[in-house]
Amino acid sequence: MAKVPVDGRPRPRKAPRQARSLETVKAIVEAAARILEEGGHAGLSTNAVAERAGVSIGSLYQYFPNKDALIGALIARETALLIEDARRALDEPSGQRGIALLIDACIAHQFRRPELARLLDFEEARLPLDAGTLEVKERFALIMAEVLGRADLPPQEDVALATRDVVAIVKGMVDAAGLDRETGARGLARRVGKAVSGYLGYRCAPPGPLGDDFGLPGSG
Amino acid sequence: MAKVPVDGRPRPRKAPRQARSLETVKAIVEAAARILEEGGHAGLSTNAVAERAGVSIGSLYQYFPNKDALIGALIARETALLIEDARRALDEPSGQRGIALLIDACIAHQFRRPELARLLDFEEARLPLDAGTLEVKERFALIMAEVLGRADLPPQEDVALATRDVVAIVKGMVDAAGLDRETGARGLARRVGKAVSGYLGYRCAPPGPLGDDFGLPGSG
Amino acid sequence: MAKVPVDGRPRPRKAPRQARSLETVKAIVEAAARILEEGGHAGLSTNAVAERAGVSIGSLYQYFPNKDALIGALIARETALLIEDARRALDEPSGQRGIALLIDACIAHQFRRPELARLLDFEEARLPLDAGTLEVKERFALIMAEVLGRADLPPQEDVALATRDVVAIVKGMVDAAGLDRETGARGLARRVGKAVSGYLGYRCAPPGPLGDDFGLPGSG
Amino acid sequence: MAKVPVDGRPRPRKAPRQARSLETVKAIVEAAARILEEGGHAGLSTNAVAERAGVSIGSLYQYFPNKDALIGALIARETALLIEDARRALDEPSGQRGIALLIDACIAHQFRRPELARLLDFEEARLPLDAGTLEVKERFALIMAEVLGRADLPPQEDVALATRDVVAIVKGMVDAAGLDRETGARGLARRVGKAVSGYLGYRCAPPGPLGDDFGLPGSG
DNA sequence: AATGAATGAGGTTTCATTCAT
DNA sequence: AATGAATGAAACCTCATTCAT
Repeated sequence: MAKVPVDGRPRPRKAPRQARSLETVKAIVEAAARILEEGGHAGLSTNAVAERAGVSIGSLYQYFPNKDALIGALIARETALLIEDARRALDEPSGQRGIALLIDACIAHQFRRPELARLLDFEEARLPLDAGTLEVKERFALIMAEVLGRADLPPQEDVALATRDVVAIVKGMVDAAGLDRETGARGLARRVGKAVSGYLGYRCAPPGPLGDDFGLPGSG
Repeated sequence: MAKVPVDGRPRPRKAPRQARSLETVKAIVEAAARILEEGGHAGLSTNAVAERAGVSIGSLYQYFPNKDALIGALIARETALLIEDARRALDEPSGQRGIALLIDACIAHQFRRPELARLLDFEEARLPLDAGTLEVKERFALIMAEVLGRADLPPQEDVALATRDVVAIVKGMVDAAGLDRETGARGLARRVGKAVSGYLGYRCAPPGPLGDDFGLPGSG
Repeated sequence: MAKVPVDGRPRPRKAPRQARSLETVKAIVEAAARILEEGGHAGLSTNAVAERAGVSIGSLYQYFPNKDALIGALIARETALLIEDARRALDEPSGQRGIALLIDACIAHQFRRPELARLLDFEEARLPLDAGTLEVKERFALIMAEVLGRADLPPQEDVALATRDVVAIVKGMVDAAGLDRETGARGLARRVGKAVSGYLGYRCAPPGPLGDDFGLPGSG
Repeated sequence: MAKVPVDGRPRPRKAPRQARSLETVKAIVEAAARILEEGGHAGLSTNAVAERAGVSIGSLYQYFPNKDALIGALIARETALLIEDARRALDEPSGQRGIALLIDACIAHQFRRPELARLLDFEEARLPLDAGTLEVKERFALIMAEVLGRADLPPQEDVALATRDVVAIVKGMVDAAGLDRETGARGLARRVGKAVSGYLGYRCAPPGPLGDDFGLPGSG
């Protein structure tokens, strides 16, 4: 009966041991996602989440020490998919195509569940920068920095700064597209590519990395 | 707690006719700004605003029908300055220099009161898109669209889309800079310029429109 | 609009300015007393107190930052009466009669509202020793110490220790009497006097200071 | 949360017949003691006790019908030691030395685990006077009454009353000493002796029954 | 016998808003 | 016009207890 350390971090306070627990946790996180998508921040109360998940409020607090921890778990769940996609850029020797893959990953991330992604951006900015989220951001930044160092890309003065800027460009454009309910991933990818390549100082290939809309990871 | 129905226009319920009233309104709005800067969203309660403004909570509700209207007024106040700056781009016949002026205006807007600008972005996205804010956005978009049509810029397929993209690029990068507490307006302007010119399809003049940091409007 | 410092101490968070407020505060504190008397610790919820006081829960929290502050205020109110009575011992030049007066004050304190006094003893011990209560205890100890120094009493090695012991004897016996619903103040005073005088090392006058039951302050 | 009706005898719902069960019960009770000592009343939740005892919450409820029964068992366990010590006073023909032994027993009881003893006093007063605890109190009172009847002590008008008073004196002083973290059993015993002998009407032997600190039962 | 996931009543507290003065 | 005391819905969260496994 090792006591799970509850250190205020938004991590599950109790590691679910049984299959039932795991389902409960998943149901809670998904319920939070749905409520956020349908009702925005205003509707996201812990009671509403529990009810929507079909569990008691007590169960929610058995797995999440507080509301922020729940939101943190949701952010982690969503971002994990982004990271998984982004990782492919590391297998790509070309810097330009690596950038394109990263952009595609971000777009796929945003288009998977646009409203959710948009609202979670807010929560991410509002939440105390917890270890888990920071780590994820760091991992994405590391991937980006690695790609920016490829030989076919113009060398950047300050790689960390360039990383932040490129992430900001992509996120800014993709979020705006999400807000406007834009649905064409391909066109968006091309436009983001123009801005990023302009920033980095190279001419990007006009039609995008693969030339069709199906190359976007997660767009199926 | 009967919620007053917000009819879509959360504007001051009473146009302040007298000088004293005007001062009160200004005091309230500025108090909200200060509280937001110092305590973040969490600290921004109507009672706190009234106290900080040196008026009673009753007086606050005499001028603003509800909290959102107050926040709306603050957003409007801040954005008015941005618009004012942005307008100068219209007097500039060169499209490239017009773009540079718009970028400068956004950066100046963000750097005037960085924390406030950053937090108001949140409120803007959260608030029901009220008439006032929409109008302001529209005005900025109109200016941008006008500038994008200048002869020295590559013609854009969809001007509205380009406008949204450019705004998103600028806002995304500037916000990220604000989050990282970056303070050098000149360097930021140059980097944003690279991304925007890349997006629009032209080579920007390397050192920026004026060549020194003092050309930024509002930076004095 | 000077901001009342809310420092976590169990003090009213807002000094009542109007007559109405004062009544509200008094009603809340008295409601807490009644609930404690009738239902014990278990019944003492803030909602119950507010309802019993005939005010909203919001009003309760306008004057008390939290539940403990409310309990603290009740303790302070009750103890103030004790101190007032105890002060009379200072006007009494004889140490033995001074002790008798102090004992009488304690008994009167306990008998005024026996159940309340008994339960507040618990709360006092449970509460974080706040400044207000400590001060009151200190004042009582000072009075006791002063009286213990009178010339007609045997000199005590350690006055602070003797003070604590005498207070403990009196409180212990009086509380036990309260628990057993003893009602005769006179007999109790005589028995406590025997223990205290034995502790201090003198023979007490058999019939008590005044010889009848009406001499007890607050027993009317 | 259907509350199990407490029929006045919150005793273990199941008498542990096997050695293993007995150990479990002991572990649970000791866990409660430790938690009380370390975290006070606030930390004493049934889940915490079960975890600390290394058993499941379900097992806890197999042996104790509710929380109060568990606390009752802890009180009984602690008080049993006191009674055992106190019994020695019966073997002592001298009333004065008997009283001294009883005082020593109380002090030893308090000093064994001071914080626990102090906190259990609270629980004892809060709990519905259950059969078990009442019985213990009664047994102690019987011993005290028996000793008070010895020939070398002044005859008491009302032995029951004197018993309650003496217990109250001892308990009051010893608790206060515990609160102040006093550690010298010998000095305390002497001071309590003065108060008790004063109350009962005899001069106590100055240095205490045995003249050294090691004579206190249970102080080893 | 034991487990531990689940329950849910009820606790404390906040804060946008109203309205008597 | 202004005040500020009062309101109360609703938020977050705890913990004693149950019961399917």
